[in-house]
Amino acid sequence: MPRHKNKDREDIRSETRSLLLQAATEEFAREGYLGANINSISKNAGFAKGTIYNYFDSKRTLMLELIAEIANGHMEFLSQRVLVVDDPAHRLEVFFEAGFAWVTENLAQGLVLFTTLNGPDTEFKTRMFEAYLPMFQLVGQEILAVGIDQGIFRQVEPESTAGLIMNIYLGTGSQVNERGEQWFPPKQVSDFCLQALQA
Amino acid sequence: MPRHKNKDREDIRSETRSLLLQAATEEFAREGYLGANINSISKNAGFAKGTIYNYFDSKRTLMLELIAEIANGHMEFLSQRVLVVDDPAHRLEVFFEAGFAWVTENLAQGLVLFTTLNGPDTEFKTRMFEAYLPMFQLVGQEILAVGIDQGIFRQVEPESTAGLIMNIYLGTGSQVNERGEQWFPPKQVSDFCLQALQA
Amino acid sequence: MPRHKNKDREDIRSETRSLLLQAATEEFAREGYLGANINSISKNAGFAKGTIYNYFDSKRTLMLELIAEIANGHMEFLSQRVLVVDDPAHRLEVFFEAGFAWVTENLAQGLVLFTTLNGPDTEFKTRMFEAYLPMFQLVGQEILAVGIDQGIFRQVEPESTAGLIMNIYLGTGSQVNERGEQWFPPKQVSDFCLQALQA
Amino acid sequence: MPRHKNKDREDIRSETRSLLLQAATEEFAREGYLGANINSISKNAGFAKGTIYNYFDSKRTLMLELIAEIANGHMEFLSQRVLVVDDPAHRLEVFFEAGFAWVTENLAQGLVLFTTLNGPDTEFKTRMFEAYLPMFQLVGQEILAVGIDQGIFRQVEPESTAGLIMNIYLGTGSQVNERGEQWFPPKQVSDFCLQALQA
DNA sequence: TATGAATGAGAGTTCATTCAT
DNA sequence: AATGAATGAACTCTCATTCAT
Repeated sequence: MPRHKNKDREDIRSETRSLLLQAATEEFAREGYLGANINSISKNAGFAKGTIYNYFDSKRTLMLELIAEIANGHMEFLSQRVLVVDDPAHRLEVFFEAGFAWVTENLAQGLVLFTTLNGPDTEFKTRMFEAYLPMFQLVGQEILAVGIDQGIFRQVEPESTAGLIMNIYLGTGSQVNERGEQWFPPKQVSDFCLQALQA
Repeated sequence: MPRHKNKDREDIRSETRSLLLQAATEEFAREGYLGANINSISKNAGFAKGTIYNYFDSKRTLMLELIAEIANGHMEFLSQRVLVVDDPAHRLEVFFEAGFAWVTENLAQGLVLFTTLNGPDTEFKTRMFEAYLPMFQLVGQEILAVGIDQGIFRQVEPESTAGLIMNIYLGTGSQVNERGEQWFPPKQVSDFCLQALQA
Repeated sequence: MPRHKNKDREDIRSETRSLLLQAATEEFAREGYLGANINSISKNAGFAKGTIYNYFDSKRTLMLELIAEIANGHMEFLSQRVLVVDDPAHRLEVFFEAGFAWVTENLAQGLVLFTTLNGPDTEFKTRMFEAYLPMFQLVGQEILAVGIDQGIFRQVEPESTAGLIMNIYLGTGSQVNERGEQWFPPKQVSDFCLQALQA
Repeated sequence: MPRHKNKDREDIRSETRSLLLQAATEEFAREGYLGANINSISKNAGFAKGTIYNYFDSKRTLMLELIAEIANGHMEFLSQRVLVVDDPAHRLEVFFEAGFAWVTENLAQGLVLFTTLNGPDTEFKTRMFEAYLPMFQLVGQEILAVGIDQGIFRQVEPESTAGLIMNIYLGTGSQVNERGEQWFPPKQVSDFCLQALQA
């Protein structure tokens, strides 16, 4: 029978978990899932090697929780920026602009995202894909469907075209060097897409 | 030492090497580089585990040689099909069509390609990228530059646009299930690009 | 500092210690000493994992204290029932009857007893053996010696025969399933022994 | 395609396996299953720690194979000595005599047997019990049933009495010090049983 | 007194690589 | 050239124990 739930205790747990997830992100980004060393993660987060197992059941579940974390943050980042503008063409521009910015600002998370989506582990791939469904819908419904409705875009099939655009985003966005500099300017990519979509 | 005896030796070596590379392709495709088991590769190729070390110095060099093998075959496959047609727009269509066909016909090689290009190992990534430079040039010079010259395509910057199109190819082409069925029809992708490029 | 306050403290300590010992018995019975998890014991007793270290110095001393606890309870149970009858043959019957009953009623304690006596840890084995010396003496002096004196039993050597009978008790008594059902009826075992001992 | 099965290779495997099993027996006897260190086993057998995994899939399967090994050797040892005499009473004497001798000569195997039969691991216990069924049958059919038939033994129920005698054997036989010296002389135990069984 | 976050030694297991045959 | 027994570094994970609160 615990005396009473200590608020501080919860704060500590949440802080530690956060530090561990951050270190995990960097380790997974640098080494990949299989190459990542669980002990290093804990050490790099400033803890002893065993500590990480007080927070995650296994390396695998750590990765799965990280996937959710990344997808949620990414989606929140993008939708907040995309939905505040009205014009669908502009939305697409913002989508790429903000999307590329997210990669630059969250380099390690981006690398985990890209390697996982293309990696051999099907469970991770599936989870990542599922976690990104909201973003597919954002593109398909809040950008393409609206634009088609307004006659700004051609009459393309919104769903598969959303897939195509997501694909282009994930493919081009992943072309970053270790300092976060993109190989493609977002404007070039969004222009390319807008050109392809214009009515 | 009769000459033909040596010839047989070479044939056998070459045949064995080929079998090992094929088994390696499947193992790397299924498990990724780090997850791949060298002993399994040798066993699956029909040899004892030690045998692979008579042909490759290490797991790493095996992978590096495989990268070259894949890129060469891929490039040969595409250029043979692309260059026999004349019209640049048609060439782009054939590029995607043949490109997707190659993935379906060489599924394991394709998976190795995609995971390596997005994987965490920078040496592999660099090697793969270098090995694919000819293909970038094929798109930039034999398709885009020609089309711009003929006034069929807009005045885009051929090099970076080639990068964009390669990116789209590698991104969409990698969306295959385990039976080799693509998620995007090549026509949809090439149409999208042509639309974006049209003068 | 009022006295009754201290009294409460002691009661609470004693109660907690008892709960911990009980949980320990079940854990050790199920998993064996090495397989037992100290944290689980504390948790199953209704406390946090650190609590157990306020009562026992280590896993090892916990086990040692448990051994004494079991032996004392067991001995008390048996001697109370054996010594109230007079006839030595009857005493032997009661010894087995009560002995088997104790196992059924104290299943977890019984399992700890049996696994410890046969386990690899010599310190535990020695302690357990020493703690059971009174029971050897009960059999040797209060049953066998008396019976030989009265001419009811053959002229066997009381000490080693007591060892033999204790051995038979511990061997047959340990044959219980998880619901506490014995494989041998106590009567069969005591009859066997009486037959062997009859003058 | 292996050239041809090398006789030497098989010999080496068999020899190594044997050395590993012997070292395992000693380790399990000294430390118990959970306390046993797989690396130590391999080292004590004269190999590197990884070697044992070329012969056994896991610590658990190593133990399971050892159980079978022990039971078979034990049964062979006993039946060879018991069945060459005719008189059932004599057979029982020989059973205990040879049984105790086996323990002395195979001390480590004996300890594994006794700790396993009384240990907390139900899979091991079950396997061991099953592996010893032939010995139960030896006692029940080749000793008790024959003796009852010939009117030498009382009309006891052969099966459960065989269980009782096996129990007495396993209980008393396990009382050995580290030099293999028994606490009970086999004659005392067999006499006790014969007395109990006499018609 | 009770708590539970943190520790780190140590376990079982994997597998790339070596090398005698 | 091919084999497969042997190696040992390195990994994931467990858990008895400590200690600040």
